[in-house]
Amino acid sequence: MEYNFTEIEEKWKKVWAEKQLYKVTEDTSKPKYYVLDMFPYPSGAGLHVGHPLGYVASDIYARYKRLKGYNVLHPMGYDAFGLPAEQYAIETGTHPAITTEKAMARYKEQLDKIGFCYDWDRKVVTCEPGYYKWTQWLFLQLYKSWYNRETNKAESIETLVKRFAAFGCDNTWIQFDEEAHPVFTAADWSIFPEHKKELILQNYRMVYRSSTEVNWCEALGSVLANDEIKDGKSERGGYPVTKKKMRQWSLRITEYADRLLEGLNRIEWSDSIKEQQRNWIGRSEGAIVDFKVNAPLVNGELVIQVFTTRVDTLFGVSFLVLAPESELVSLITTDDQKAIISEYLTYVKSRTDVERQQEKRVTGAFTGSYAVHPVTGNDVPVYIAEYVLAGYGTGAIMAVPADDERDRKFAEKFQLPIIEVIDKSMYEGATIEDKVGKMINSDFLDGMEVKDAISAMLDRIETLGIGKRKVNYKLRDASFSRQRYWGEPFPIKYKVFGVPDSPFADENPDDIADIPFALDESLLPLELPAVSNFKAGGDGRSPLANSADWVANNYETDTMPGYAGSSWYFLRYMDPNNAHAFASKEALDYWQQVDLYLGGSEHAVGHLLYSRFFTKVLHDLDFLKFDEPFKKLVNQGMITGVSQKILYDAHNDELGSHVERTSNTIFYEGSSCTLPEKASRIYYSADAIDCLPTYSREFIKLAKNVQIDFVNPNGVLDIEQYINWRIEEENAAFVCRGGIYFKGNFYENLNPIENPSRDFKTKAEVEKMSKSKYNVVNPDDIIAEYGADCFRMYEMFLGPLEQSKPWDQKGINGTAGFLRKLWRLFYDDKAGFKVTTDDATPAELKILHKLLKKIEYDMEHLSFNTSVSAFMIAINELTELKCSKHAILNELVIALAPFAPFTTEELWAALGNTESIHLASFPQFNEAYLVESSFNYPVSVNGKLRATVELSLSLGQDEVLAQVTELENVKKWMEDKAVKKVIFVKGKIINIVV
RNA sequence: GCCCGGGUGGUGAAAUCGGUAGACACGCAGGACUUAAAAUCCUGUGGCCAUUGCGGCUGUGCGGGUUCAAGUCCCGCCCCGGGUACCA
Repeated sequence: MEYNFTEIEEKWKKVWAEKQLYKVTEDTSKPKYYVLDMFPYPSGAGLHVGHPLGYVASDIYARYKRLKGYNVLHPMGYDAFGLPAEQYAIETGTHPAITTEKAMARYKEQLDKIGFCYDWDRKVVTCEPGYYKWTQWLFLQLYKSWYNRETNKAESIETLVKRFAAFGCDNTWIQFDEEAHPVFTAADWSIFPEHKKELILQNYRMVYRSSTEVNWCEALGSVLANDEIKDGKSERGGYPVTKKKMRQWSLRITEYADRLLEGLNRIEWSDSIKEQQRNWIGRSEGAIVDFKVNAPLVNGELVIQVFTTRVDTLFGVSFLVLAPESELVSLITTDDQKAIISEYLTYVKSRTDVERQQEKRVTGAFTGSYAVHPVTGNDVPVYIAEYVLAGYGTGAIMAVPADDERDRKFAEKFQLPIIEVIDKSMYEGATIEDKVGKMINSDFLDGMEVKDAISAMLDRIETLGIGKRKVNYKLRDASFSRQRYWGEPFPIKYKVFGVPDSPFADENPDDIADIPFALDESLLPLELPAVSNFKAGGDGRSPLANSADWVANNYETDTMPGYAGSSWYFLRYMDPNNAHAFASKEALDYWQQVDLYLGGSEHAVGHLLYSRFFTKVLHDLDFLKFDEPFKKLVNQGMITGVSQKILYDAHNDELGSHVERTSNTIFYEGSSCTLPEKASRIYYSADAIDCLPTYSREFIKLAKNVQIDFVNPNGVLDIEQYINWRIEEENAAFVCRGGIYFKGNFYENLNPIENPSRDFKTKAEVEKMSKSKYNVVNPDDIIAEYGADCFRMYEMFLGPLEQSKPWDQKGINGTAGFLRKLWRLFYDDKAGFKVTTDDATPAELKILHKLLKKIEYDMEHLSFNTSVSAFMIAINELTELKCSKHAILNELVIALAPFAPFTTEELWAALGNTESIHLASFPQFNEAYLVESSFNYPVSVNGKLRATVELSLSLGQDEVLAQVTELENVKKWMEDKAVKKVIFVKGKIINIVV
C-alpha cells in the first residue's frame, strides 16, 4: 500500500473535527499547561513558510504535554484591528471588517492544513464587539484607578477621592509632584466644581488625558507610540514622524517602572529580551541639583534643576545646558542674546528627528544668563543646545567637559573651560565613560575613588539642601490614542461646556470642553459606528469625527492603539465566550499564567511590556493571582527566503549613465557577439561575468529580484517566463557564456570561450521572505507536494528553533524519505500490512528506549531539530533489523505523534487501536533496556587518538590498560617509553601519557 | 559607540558535565535495478599526503593560555546578525 498523505490528512481532519478532539475544558483532575503563540495579525497575503515555524513548535510541544497527561490550553485567534485593512479601506472603500474577515478565513484554512490542535471554539478576535467590550471595560478599570505610592500598587480612584476630601493635597505627600499636582486643602476640594475635580484626578488616573509632545505621523494621520518608530520613521510604511503637542490619552506605565524591572528576575525569558526591556525602562540613579539663576533681569528667585548621575563631578561643572524646548529659555535670555537664541530655536525646529539622528552637529547658543554654582559660588554660563532632550530628567544638565564626551565637544566649540576632576592614570585603558579614578581639584572629595565620591557628594548636597537623590527612567507614559477608524472606541464622553476643542489646541486650564467622563459599564460595548469615509477628519482629528452621530454624542473620536486588544488576549482564551466578565474567576485561577509563550523577538518592548503592565494592574485590582503574564518566553528565529537576482549593466541605466552604449556588440575576453540591433537593457548570467573584459565588469553591479519560480534548482532562469512577467523587458538582451538571448533568438558567441554554456544563471541571495522580493514560499504548495506531516517535520529539522535560517526547498526530500521509510515498516508494496506480534529483541527494545529517552530530553529543551534526527536514526536502525513488530512500532508512533499527527494516527489505527493516538499516553522509557555491557573505547597516547577498541564495561583500569597496550598501533606510539600517567574514565576514554 | 546573540564540511546542522569533531539530512560522485526516467537501494564524501594494506598530518573565525585531554574553560583580537543611541 502506498503512503498517500493527502488522503490520510483529509480523512483525519474530518474525523477530528467531528469528534471535537481538541476541545479543552477546565479539567481539574489534570495538571494544566498553557502554550501560546503570539497573536497574528491576519494579513491579506496569507501565511508563508516562515510564519508557522513557531506554531509548529508550540503545537508539537502542546501535543507532547497532552500525551504526558497535562490538560493543555493551546488556542489561536487574531489581532484583527490594524492599519493595513484601514489603509485598504481608504484606497478602495471596502470596509476593514470585510477585508479582515476574508484574511482570517484564509489564515484558518492554511492553519488547519498544517494540522494544529487548536480548540477553535476558543478563538478570540479583537475587532468583534464581544471581545472589545472587555477591552473597553479594561480601559475603564484603568481609568477608575490610581497608583498609590504608599502601598505601591494600583487601587480604586475612590480611595484617592476620599483622601482629598479628608486631607486635600500638600507637597509633603509621597505622591506629590510639583509639576503635575496642584496644592489644595480638604475645604478647597469640597467646593471645587465637578470639572475641576476631574482635571485634578487626571493627574492620578492610570489612564489619563493630557497635552503632551507626541510622535505625529502626517502620512498616516496619526500619533505613534515610541516603539512604533524605527530610525525616526514610522515602523509601518516608513513615513516621517515629527513632534507635535496634542491632547492624548496616556497610560501611566511609569509608575510600574521598578516593578517591571523587578519582575524580569522571576521569568524565564532570553537575556536579550530582558536586557532590551531593562534598557527601555532605563533606570538610573542620580540626583537633582539646584542652580540659582544669577541673571540681571530676573526678579525673584529662578532655579535651574539639573539631573545628574555623576554628582561627584560637580566641581568640574563649567556651564549649564537647557533643552531648547525648556520653558526657562524665554525667562532667562538677555536682551542682547535674544536674536541669537531665536535664530537657534528656528534652526532646531527645522530639524527633523531623522536629521538629528543622522548628523550629530555640535550646536547651541548662549542665553546671556549665568547660574550660581551651588557649592563653589562661581558663575556658570547657561546655554541651550539640541543635545539636551526636553523629555529626559529635568531637561537641563550640568556640563562637565572633563568627564563627558558631548560636554567636552561643546566646550571645545564654544571655548568654555575644561576642569579636570578625575585622575584615571592608575586605570589603564579606562575611558571617559568608566566610573573609575581618583578625584582631583574637588575640594573635600580630593583623593576619593569615584564610587565613594558619589555617595559623599550625595550626602553633602542633601545636607546643604541644594539637591536630592532621584531615580530617573527613560520609560515614558505610553500614548494610548490613535487617530484611526479601525480600533476600539473609547468608552468616554465629553461634557462640553465651552467651544469644541481641537486636538492641537494649546493647553488652557480653564477650557472645560476637554474634560472626559466615563461611560457606565452597562453601556458597553460602545460599538464602532458605520462610516463611509475612512479618511482622517483633518486637523489631527480621527475618522470618527466624520460620523455626525458620534460627534453629536460627544464621544471620544480617537480609537485605542493596537496593543489595547493584544495586551490581554491571553486572558480571554481562558473563557472566550463569557458575557459577564473578561474571564471567570474559576477559569483565571485554573489556567493562570501562560507557561510557554512562543513568538518573534520583534515584540521585545512593545507588546511584551504592555502585557506585563496590564497584568500587574489587574493583579493589583485583585482580578488576577499572578502578576507576570508569560512564565517562559521563547523567540523563534526568522525563516528567511532565498531570493533570485539577475545582474544588469548600469551603463544606460536610469540611475545615470556616463558611458553611452554605442555598439551592438558585446565583447568577451577573446571573443564577441553582435546583435542585429541595440538592446534596451543588458542582463548578464552570474557565471558569465568573469569572461567579460575587466573594464565592463565594474558596471555590472545592480541586481534585480525575479520570481523564484522562474529559476530551476540549478539556478538557471527561464527567460521566456521572465519576459512574460515583465513585458517591458522584451527588448532586453541576456548574456550567457555561450552567447546572447535577444527577442527569442540565440546569437552564438563567435569564438568559443571556456564552458560556452547557454544557461542564464541567477545570483541567489538570502533575504527576508517578502512579496516585494518575489521569494515567498507558500506552505499550501509544500503541503500539496509533500504533506503536512513532512512540512511540520522539515520546519523543525531545519535547525534550532531560536536561530534564523534560510528556507531551502532541497532538504525536504530528507524528511519525505523518512516518512516513507516509516511507512514501509508497516506496509510492503506487494505484501501489504506486515506488522507482526513477535516478541521484540533486546536490540530492538534498545533502539526504542534510546529514542524515547532522547525525545523526552529534547522536548524539555525545545530541541526539535535533534528530535527529528533521533527519529530518523531509530527508523534507519529498525529498517536495518527489518523490525516490523507491534511491540516496538505501537510505542514509537505515539512518540512521533506530536510531530506527524496525521500519519501516526493512520498507522495507529492500522495497529488495531480504536481511540485517537492523540489521547494516548507517552511511553515511559526503561533504563534497563539501555544498559550497555561494552564500550568502544577511544585510546589516546599523549592525548592523540591512536586506536579504538571494544571492551567490557566491567573491566577496571588495569585490565583495560593491559588489553590496550597490546594493540599494534598503541605499541607503536608508546615504543619503549616509560608510562608516566594513565587517565582512565570508565565508559569514556583511556589516555596513556608516556 | 554601547548591549545581546553567533562564527564548526559544498549546504542546513550535531556534539546535553572538558573525554572518538562533523551525528542526522541535503548536495555531490560512483554503482545496482530499469528499454528509459522517476522512485528505491548500495558505496564513498572535512582538507592534504599515502593508497598495496596499516596509516600519517591537519582541522571548529584569528592569536595566546589552562589541562593528560579544549568546538566546549580563561585572556586578547577579527568578522557577521539583532537591538539601541545625544538618556546627562
